[in-house]
Amino acid sequence: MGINTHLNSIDTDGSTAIFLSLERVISPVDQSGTEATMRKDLVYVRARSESPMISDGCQWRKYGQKMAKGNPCLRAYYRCTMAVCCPVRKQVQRCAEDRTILITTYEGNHNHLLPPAAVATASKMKAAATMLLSGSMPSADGIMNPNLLARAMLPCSSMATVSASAPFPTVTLDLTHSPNDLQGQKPNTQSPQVLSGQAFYNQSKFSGLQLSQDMVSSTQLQQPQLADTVSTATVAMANDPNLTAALAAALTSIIGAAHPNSSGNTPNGTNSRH
DNA sequence: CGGGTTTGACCGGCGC
DNA sequence: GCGCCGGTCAAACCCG
Repeated sequence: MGINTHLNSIDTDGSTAIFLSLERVISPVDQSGTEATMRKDLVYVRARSESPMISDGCQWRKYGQKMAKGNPCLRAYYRCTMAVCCPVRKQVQRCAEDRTILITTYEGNHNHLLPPAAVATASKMKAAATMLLSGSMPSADGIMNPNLLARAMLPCSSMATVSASAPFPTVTLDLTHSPNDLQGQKPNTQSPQVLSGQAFYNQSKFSGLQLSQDMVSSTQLQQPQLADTVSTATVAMANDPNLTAALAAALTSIIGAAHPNSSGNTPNGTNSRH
């Protein structure tokens, strides 16, 4: 059992498209209270990038690579090295059909503070997911202007568009022109992502739970607009607060246990061991 | 010299 | 039970 949703964004320099597909995998025995060891948070990020690995602000150490069956491209395995006992791992593999697409799979929750850049990346994903879950995907006619909502919900991005194109609804974040651009041209060493991340950094002061509730409430507020959303699956997901909360919690896992103590009651509790 | 990468071996899960 | 496959380990190697 599990949930998943998909997002799409144009990354910082406008040359990298990021598609976020988030899935929470919950084994049947989770309900018995052993979820700390049984539940897996998986976050799939598809990024169109020529670099070997998308930069998410975290530090990773490669510990292996494999040739996966059915894909001529090597799959690389990375561990988070920002904390000694950080359980987060990620797999990086290029898409077999389009090798410019980088498929990154994150697993687990960070049990340490994340740098602003990492928080920024996660925040943008979260914001996009909020938009997606809010049911703002347009119908063919468009009950409301989804882009308007998108901009309202993503004040840090100058442009956000919502698409219901097949195979799944997507949220497109054009982060090319961050409001922080007012600060002038950015040096090569600092991407717009980092700058917007600083704007988001205060958000990391929220616990994961608070973030989750944030998403749930915003989702519920928007639900009357869902009547003829093109994706019935998405509607079902958005209509289910539990699923939404699960998704929100999974998303916040990207943000990480930026505050492990305050998020000690995070749904998965994977950081309870350390 | 320390930290990261490479690469072959090993292990466990799963399907037949 | 056996083989396949994905994931991980660890020694060797590389690099700053």
